Order: sequence, then structure tokens, then C-alpha cells
Amino acid sequence: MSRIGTRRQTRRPADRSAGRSDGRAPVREPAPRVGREQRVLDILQAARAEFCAKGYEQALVSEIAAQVGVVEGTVYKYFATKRELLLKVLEHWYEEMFGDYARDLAGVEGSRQRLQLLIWRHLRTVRDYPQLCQLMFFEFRADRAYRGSELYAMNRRYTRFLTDVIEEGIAAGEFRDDLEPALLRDLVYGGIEHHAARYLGGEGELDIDRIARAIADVLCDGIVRRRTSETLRMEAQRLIALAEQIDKKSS
Amino acid sequence: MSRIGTRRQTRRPADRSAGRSDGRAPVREPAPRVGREQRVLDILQAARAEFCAKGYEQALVSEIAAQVGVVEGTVYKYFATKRELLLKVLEHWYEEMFGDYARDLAGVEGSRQRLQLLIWRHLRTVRDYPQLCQLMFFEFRADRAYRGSELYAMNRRYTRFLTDVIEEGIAAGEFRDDLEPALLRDLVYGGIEHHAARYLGGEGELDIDRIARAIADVLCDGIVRRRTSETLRMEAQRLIALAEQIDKKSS
DNA sequence: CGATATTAGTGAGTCGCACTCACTTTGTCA
DNA sequence: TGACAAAGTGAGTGCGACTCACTAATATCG
Repeated sequence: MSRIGTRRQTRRPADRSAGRSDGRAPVREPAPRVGREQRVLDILQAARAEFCAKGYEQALVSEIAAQVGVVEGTVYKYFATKRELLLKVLEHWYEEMFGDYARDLAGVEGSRQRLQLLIWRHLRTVRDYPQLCQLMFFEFRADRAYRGSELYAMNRRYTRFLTDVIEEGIAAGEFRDDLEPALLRDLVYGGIEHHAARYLGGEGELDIDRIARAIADVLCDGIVRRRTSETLRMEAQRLIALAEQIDKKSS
Repeated sequence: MSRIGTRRQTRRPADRSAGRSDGRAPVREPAPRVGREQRVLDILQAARAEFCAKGYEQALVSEIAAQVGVVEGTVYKYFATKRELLLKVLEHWYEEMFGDYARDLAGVEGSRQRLQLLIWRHLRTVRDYPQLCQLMFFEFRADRAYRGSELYAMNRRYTRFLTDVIEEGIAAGEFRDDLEPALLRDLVYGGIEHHAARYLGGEGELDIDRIARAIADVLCDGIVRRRTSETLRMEAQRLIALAEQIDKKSS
């Protein structure tokens, strides 16, 4: 991680090497000056890696700084606290993800299919970014400052896709009209979160196709055993037949 | 909180009052000696209050010790770390709660009703112990040491009630036989957790009757509008017409 | 009862880490 | 070239979790 010799060394201040009698120069070279935006991106990247690797509490700001090649104080020049840093890391990630939801959704017909697509997409995100999801679900959601943060608003926008699909389904007559979209949303995202907990903890796999199908299936059709329409019709017919017999006899 | 003068003061060690020139004696009197079990209970109680009031991170072990009237080191004599203390607080709470689940359940007939009862009971717990639930859902679940802890096992036993009800429902023919009980469990508990988040954050109310009904309803009957209803109604009408004819003739 | 072992309790620490701030260095622009 | 702004520094400070060598109250036993 030594940057010695990578940049010119003129005008080294006197106190830098003061007290050093040996030839080596363990004093670190100041990091190359770089624009604010670039530094912010560097720090975000290093922070993301650090948080993902160790979780929030175990992550060290000093380690993040070291990865970037700057000193701790520099990190605090751009981010007020460690928590804010986590917040920005997650916001940055969300921005990456957003784009193609609307586009993907546009290509699918039918409320039920669209619902299943959203469930599947969410599961795919969980599968592909387990550590970031872990941070999002546990570290951040627990924060008292969660509500009111920009990330909270982003999350609302994200889950909005699902409540919209529900509402469209109701309007189209495909779904019952006595549903609470918000409750459905909570069942889906909360359910997925719970179900993925084992996987997020590092154990087992996540069969996203199967689970997406199973969730959409339960939500759409319910758990109560249905008499198939065939059975129902047969029963109705039997009733009709009986009634007709009675009718004949009584006449 | 001063205990000065409540116990004899013979043989006070020399360094206790060393350096004190004024008359007051701000040196604290040692806490009265008490059995290990009693101390553990005292500490658990104070810790529960502290964690509930401030959340895990903001809670101070020194404050817990002060509430009990002992010194910080005493707390660490009985609990190795702050996290273990949280763990034991939650375990202690779980033990309180367990008892009457099986009893309550025994009084209800029908898988659907039993399911709704479990949902309602869980919601009631969330409503009555919001801070403890907050700790359970966020602080503790996030912990990497969650799995393998006694509390985890207790939680499994708790949610087992629900998967049992599902399985009984399947066996009784009331529920579909292609369900995954574990997935249902995750939808219920995860969904409730998500839905209660606002309430847990201190905003709004929790209408547990309405929500319990709504969740049970969605899960049981699904969200899809039944297509067979049109056909069924026509057939029902045919039956009604026949019955009316019979009624007329027989009168 | 007195000697000894056991255990509750102490408090002055250490240590790690988030966060601060007065300062230096570098780049920019009149 | 001198002044100003912005980037970067590193030696702190403070706080709170955790430790440990010790003191003193109680239990045990001849």
C-alpha cells in the first residue's frame, strides 16, 4: 500500500522526517490530490466492500481510509459519520438498481404475471447482493433515523411498483376489489426477507424461480382447498337432477 | 441513589477517602450482597428497561449497573458482554410469553380460525411489547451469532405453532396439499413485521383485529377474483327457480 | 468459636475506535 | 506572484465496552 516514490518529493516539510535516524521513511506520502467527486466515489466503493465483508459494527472507518489510501480524517471530510457513510453506500446501490424495473414490467401481460415478475426480481436482487441486502434489512432499517432519509423514499418508490401492479389488477377486474395493496406489499417483501434470512446468513441456496412461483401462487389462489369448478358443476348438476325429479313427481 | 450510611463503615480501606478534603463522602457504599440468582434478575430487569428506552447501541452498561446500584464490573461478572445481556433479556421475555399458546389454540375449531388466532396473538404481542419486538426483529436478528443461540431455538418453537396448524389443515383437507408450511410461516411473520414497522417506529396505531382478519383472509382465499362465480350464479339461479316451482306446487 | 474457602462486589484502569481540529500542501485565478 | 479555496494530514480527544487484581462479606468445617 506504500505510495512512496510515485509522486515528486520536493519540499518535504521538515517535521515529516524529524526524529527518524534510520534511512527508511515510514512516514506516509499524502494521497494524490483528486477532485471531490472522485474521492467520494473512491470512499463509497471502499466502504461498500468493507461493510459487505464485515457488517456495520465490525467495519472500521480506518480500514476504509486505508483502502482508499487516505487518512481517516479525509473520510470524515466527506461523510459526517460512519452511519451516514453506510446510508450513502446503500443509496448509491439503489440508484444502480432502479433503471430497468419499469421497462421489464412493460413487457409482461397480466396482473398475475406482473406480480410474479416483481417477486422474482426482488428475489434475484437478494440472491445477487446478499450482504448489501443484509445491511439494508437489518442494520439500516433498525436505525431510528430511517424514516425521513432519502433511502427511505427510494425504498418507497421501489415497493411502489408492487402496489401499482395490485391496483391495476383490481382496476382490471383480475384481483378482488377489497384488498389493501399496502398489506400485500408487506406480506411480499416481509415474507421474502424472512424466507431469505437463512441464505443471507450464509447457509443454503435460494431457488428464486421456485420461491417466486410459490409466493405468487399462494397469494393469488389462497391456501384454502378449492373444489375445482368441475366438481362444483357436477354437484350442481346432481342437485338440478334431483330437483327435476322432485318436480316431475310432484306434478 | 446514595446508599451512604445504610451499612456499617468499619475498616474502610485507607485509599477510599484518600484525597478527599471536604466533609462529604462521595465514595459509594458497596451494594448489599445478594445471591447470584437475585442479582442476575435485578440486572436483567434493569437491562430490559435500558434497552427498551434507548435501543441496543445507545444503551449503556454503566447505566444499567447504576440502576441496579452496583458497579459496572459486577454486571460483567454475570454477563460476558453487552450482547449476551441483550440475548438473556430477550430469552427471559420469551419464557414469560410462552405458556398459554397451546391452551388458547385448543379452544378453537377449524384450521382457518386457528390460523387467524395465531396471527392475532402475534399482532397482540407486537402491540403490547413494541420495544422488545424492535430489539428482537432488528438488533438481535441481525447478529451473526443468532443461529445457534437458545433464543433462536425458542423462536423456532414459537413459530412451530403456525406450521403445525398449516399441516393439520392440510391433513384435514381444509387446505391445499401442495403448500410449503415454512413459506407460509415466513409470509405471516415477515409480513406482520413489515406491516408493524411504522408502529414500532412510534408512529400510528395498530388495529390488530382488522389486520389479523385481512391477513388470514388474503392467505386463505387469495387475491384473484374468482372466475367461476358467474357460472355458479347462473346454476344457483336455476336451482332457486326450480325450488320456487316446487314450493308453489306443493303448497 | 476461629480458621479457611468461596463468592459478591469494587474501581481504577486498558483498549479500540469514532470523531475533531489546527495545520500543511496543492491547485487556481486575478 | 500572491491570495484564496480546497484536499489532505495526523496527533489528538472522548467515550464506552471490557479487564483484573484486589477487598470484604458469607458459608463451611474442625
